[in-house]
Amino acid sequence: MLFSKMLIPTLREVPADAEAISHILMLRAGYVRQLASGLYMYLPLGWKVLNKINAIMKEEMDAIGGQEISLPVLHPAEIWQQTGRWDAIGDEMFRLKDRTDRDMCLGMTHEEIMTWLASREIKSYRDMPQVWYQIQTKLRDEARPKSGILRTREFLMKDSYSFDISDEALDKNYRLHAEAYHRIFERCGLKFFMVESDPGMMGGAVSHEFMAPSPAGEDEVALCPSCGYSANVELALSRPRETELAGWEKAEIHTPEKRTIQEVSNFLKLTPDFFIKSILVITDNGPVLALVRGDQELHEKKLSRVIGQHRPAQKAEVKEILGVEAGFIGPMGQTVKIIADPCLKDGMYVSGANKPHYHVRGIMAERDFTAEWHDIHVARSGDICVKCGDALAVERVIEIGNIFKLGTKYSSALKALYLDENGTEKPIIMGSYGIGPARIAAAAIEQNHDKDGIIWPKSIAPFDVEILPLNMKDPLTIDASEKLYRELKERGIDVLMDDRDERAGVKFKDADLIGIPFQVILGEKTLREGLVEIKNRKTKESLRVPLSTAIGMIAL
RNA sequence: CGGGGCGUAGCGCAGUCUGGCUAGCGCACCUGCCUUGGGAGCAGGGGGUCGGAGGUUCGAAUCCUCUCGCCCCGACCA
Repeated sequence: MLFSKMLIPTLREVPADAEAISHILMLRAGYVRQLASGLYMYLPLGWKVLNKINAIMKEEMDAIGGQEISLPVLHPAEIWQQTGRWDAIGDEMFRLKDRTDRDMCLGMTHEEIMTWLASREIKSYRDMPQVWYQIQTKLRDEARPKSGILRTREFLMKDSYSFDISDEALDKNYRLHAEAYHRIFERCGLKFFMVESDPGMMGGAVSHEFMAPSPAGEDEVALCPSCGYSANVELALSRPRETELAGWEKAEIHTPEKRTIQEVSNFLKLTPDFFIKSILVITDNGPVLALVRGDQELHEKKLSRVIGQHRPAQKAEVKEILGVEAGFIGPMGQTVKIIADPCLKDGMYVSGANKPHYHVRGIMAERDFTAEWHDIHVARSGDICVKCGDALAVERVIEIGNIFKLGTKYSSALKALYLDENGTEKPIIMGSYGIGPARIAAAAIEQNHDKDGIIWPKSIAPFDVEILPLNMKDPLTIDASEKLYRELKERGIDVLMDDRDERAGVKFKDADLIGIPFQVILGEKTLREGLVEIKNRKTKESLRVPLSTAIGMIAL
């Protein structure tokens, strides 16, 4: 491809709206343009990258027996109503009506439609296992699109679905997908981990996420370097580092006007880890008192998994329910349901005395209060791994893929049933598996760039090599570059030639920005010595070799 | 949805507080000359509903009201 003929609108300056590195570089290097919030167009270079990623995904999906199909983007409401997600999913679903006033929606995922298909076409245990996948557009009315193509309202997804007769068979498809996903992300040149995750609205019991470490990510994962434990912080188990054991006699202390942990901690000259933080929340089934250690944060999602939907209590509610104003509440003597973090099981603590302007020193679990024990604190770097006792690391990550064991949630609701060998009707056991190719591209840039631009992994670069004839008015340069271009193309190399009549500096800047892994530089002087220069975008090392040798070297 | 910021040429910005002549600058773009190993130089040129609507005023990019859009933080997130 000739640069002069291709739409590659590079930008010299950083667009004001972009903040994430991948976003800035994709705009500057002419890969994407934004249409509206969360809506992006892929220009020729961007689309080539996406297609390379898609090709890798297809190969690996086909390799585990996946069959590519294509489903509609526009869905009738009834199917979503049957699984309950028409109501369970709120504003995130784009909804519309057709001309006959029938409710429709735009697909944000395809469990319903895939299961509908399975309900018609899979009838016997002999028909399984099946794995169907597609690479197709999803639409979600995101509350807050952000970071360029990392979180958009319309995006491509590779989604696959497995249909099995038993949990063991599902396990196998789940494992095959996990392995395929490992290969896909490896081939795309990403650093990533697979972590335990919260199935959330997808239903099902088990799920894992594939996470690419990057400061631009929206999630955090806890990782144990020793035993390999890894989980999204939304459910990562950890033990905060232990504190000293205090040997107090239990006693009330006057703490006038000292309400927050910080205030009381300063007042008593005790570090926050000697305190119990008591947080009152309101659920549909009444109030719950959540306890974490004073130096810890309560994790809302972890608590939600234990007690369901809840909201923080208002000041008036605290007083009404616990009989004391906020700031002096504590677990002692309370009759409300208490959920406490396990790190409070041992040791002695200070907490509110349930009496205005008093705290109690020397509180012990079981002796002074009883609770249900659940890990509800936010895991942090340096916390102790519950599996092996080593220190955990917490890293910021981009979610690039996920896999779910769905079980029979969708097949039961949509009557996707089959007959087993005994002639008994049973719901199909399902799994669903997703990858966002745009996130792979963005993560690859986040992980591979320098001050000059993108450094693509070879496997997903838009071209294999870029030829830079530095002086387009020099006949020798033109001849040599055209020869090189032709011969590389003949050998099946995907090559971009910067044939623009631009100065050398412009071509160098653009080439580095665009990030094709190898540059072949044809300068007048070196060419007269019969040499061209092969430069590695990543290492910036270059090699001077005869033209004929260059062709052979690049062809490798 | 809550908080903050911003909309002036393709991109980056100044001008707005304190209203005033023909709305400016850099880059990009077009023409010519020149130049060709890291975003050159000179000369000439094109491009603007100042996000939109309404209002105040002799006069509005600038003041007032409403509205639309975009970004960031948070909530939310199959």
